[in-house]
Amino acid sequence: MASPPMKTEQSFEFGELSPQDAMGSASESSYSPPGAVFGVSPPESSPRGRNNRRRDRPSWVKITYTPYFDGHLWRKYGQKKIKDAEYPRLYFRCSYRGDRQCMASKLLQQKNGDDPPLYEVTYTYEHTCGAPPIPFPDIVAEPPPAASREGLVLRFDSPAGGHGGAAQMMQQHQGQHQSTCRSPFMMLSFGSSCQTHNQQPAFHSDLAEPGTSSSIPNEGLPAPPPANGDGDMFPTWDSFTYDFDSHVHFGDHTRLPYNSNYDCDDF
DNA sequence: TGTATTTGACCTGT
DNA sequence: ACAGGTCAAATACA
Repeated sequence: MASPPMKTEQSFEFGELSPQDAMGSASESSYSPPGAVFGVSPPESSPRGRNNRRRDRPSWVKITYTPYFDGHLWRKYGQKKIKDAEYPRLYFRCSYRGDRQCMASKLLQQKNGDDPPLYEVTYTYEHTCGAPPIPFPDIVAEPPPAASREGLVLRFDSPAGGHGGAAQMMQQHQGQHQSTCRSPFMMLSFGSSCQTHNQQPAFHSDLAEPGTSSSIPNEGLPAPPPANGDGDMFPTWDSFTYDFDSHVHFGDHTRLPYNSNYDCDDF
């Protein structure tokens, strides 16, 4: 296909992005870590100016088995084979980019061929579209309490969390410490024995009282994502890597690594 | 017919 | 110069 002369302006028109926008509004995002934009100043020059160099864009990395379900609507706009990468890289941008000037984008890089495959998702820019996140619980595999015989605990956390959401918490604790006290509204425990084929998972539903996590009713848990050929069925482990100097690793969404000090002062 | 995805070309940054 | 990121026409799909 003969491409017409390329447009003269690629669309990084975030010159008016305020620090607040860049930091993300806690009410607008359920997953985006505000801390991801530490040290990023609002661009002041033209979209093509040096302040908009790719390396200066706020970005953070998430390792996940479910890269397609993060609560926002994305439109794929590109795919590219990356040198020395076994799998192509997929490029997405916020579906509201056009009508709401939301600059959020993400790129997907499959890391391995496991079942399910593990993905590295690099998010760039906070959502400024204001679109309410699609309710979807954080499903996190946790090591069991030391005293427990359970082999694995899956936490189905409410995105709203009853604390005002993950982003808000991140903002509250940014630069200090993270609260890890979001209460899961459902947990699955799996035994550690090998007799899994006969074993029913134990349901521990501590569904929140009305008005807290009620956006996701008990039986209203989102159906498992369709088997889309990517083996993208269940998330089992997440982590964020913040692109801030020496890549600080946080736990999934708002959670600290397991060996972190827990702090419940949000209650 | 409208919208989303695919894909090759072009642009940008290193 | 090269690799990665983005655009937009072509194509697929609902």
